[in-house]
Amino acid sequence: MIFSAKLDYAIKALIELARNFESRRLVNLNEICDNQNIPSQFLLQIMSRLKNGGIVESIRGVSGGYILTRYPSKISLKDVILAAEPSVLKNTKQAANKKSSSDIVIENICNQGNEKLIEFFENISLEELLSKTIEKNNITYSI
Amino acid sequence: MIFSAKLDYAIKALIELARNFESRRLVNLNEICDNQNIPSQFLLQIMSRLKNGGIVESIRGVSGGYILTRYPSKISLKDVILAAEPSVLKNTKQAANKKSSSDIVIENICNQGNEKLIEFFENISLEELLSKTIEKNNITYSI
DNA sequence: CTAATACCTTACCTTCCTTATCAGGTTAGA
DNA sequence: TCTAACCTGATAAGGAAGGTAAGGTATTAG
Repeated sequence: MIFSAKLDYAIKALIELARNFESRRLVNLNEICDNQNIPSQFLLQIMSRLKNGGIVESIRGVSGGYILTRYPSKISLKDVILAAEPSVLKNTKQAANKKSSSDIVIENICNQGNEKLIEFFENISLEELLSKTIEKNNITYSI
Repeated sequence: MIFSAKLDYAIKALIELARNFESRRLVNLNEICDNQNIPSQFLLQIMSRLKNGGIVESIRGVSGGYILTRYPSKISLKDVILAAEPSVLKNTKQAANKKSSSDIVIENICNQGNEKLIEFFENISLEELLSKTIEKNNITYSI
């Protein structure tokens, strides 16, 4: 299991927003892209999904930007995945219109696997991710 | 999470072999493909992986075929996945040669997610899958 | 020893998804 | 009214997944 670029970028962008949430500062797209090394036009599309998913709010115009809609502790990785790339956690397969018994068994396994992942991602918050990046930075710079 | 066709076919083929394991009967490719509706040339490649992974044994020549190398109860879904499509359970990403702190945090999350999946798949045996398909068949035919 | 059967291997093709990029549009502050 | 910044839809380019083809090797029947 590897996160797609889309999901990877979404998480990085949200870490940036989480970092600036305490001061309620709007962060604009280019700032995020510069800090996290993300192609801006691509992130734009991703931010649109995060907005539709109710995770970020966007303000247009000069001095506009993005901000989280709620505390980083209230945003789980599950929320992020469902907004940015719902297919990761869904079993959207409906191969034949006539499912065999093995089709059904396999489908059930997939669903159970998804449940495990959802459960796992549900318990990871943006706050936690942010605090871990800060730790990592400290370690890096304190050599 | 959806299993790829490769993995789907691998599991179906192994269910067929599990069904015939008690009688130690060799099952040939076309029989599997007919029963499970799988393109034969494609399954051939998959069987080759399963063979290299030590899950099946192949016998060439007239009246040849495939057979499991051990009891269906001793083959886990994790074994199957590692043989047929190892990438599913591995975090092979090594994007930049210079990883940022968020790269590392995300990588760790992926690894932990993989652990959860491995743990889950490790506890599902071919025997279990076979018994469930039989149950399903019974339900289907007993209407 | 020859023919038939069935597995083996590599290479190739085609289609679709992901990852972008582009262009034109809308909103809002100075 | 000009400019910064978000919005939206269309359009490439690349690679991976699913599937096909062709030639090869091993085993057994006769």
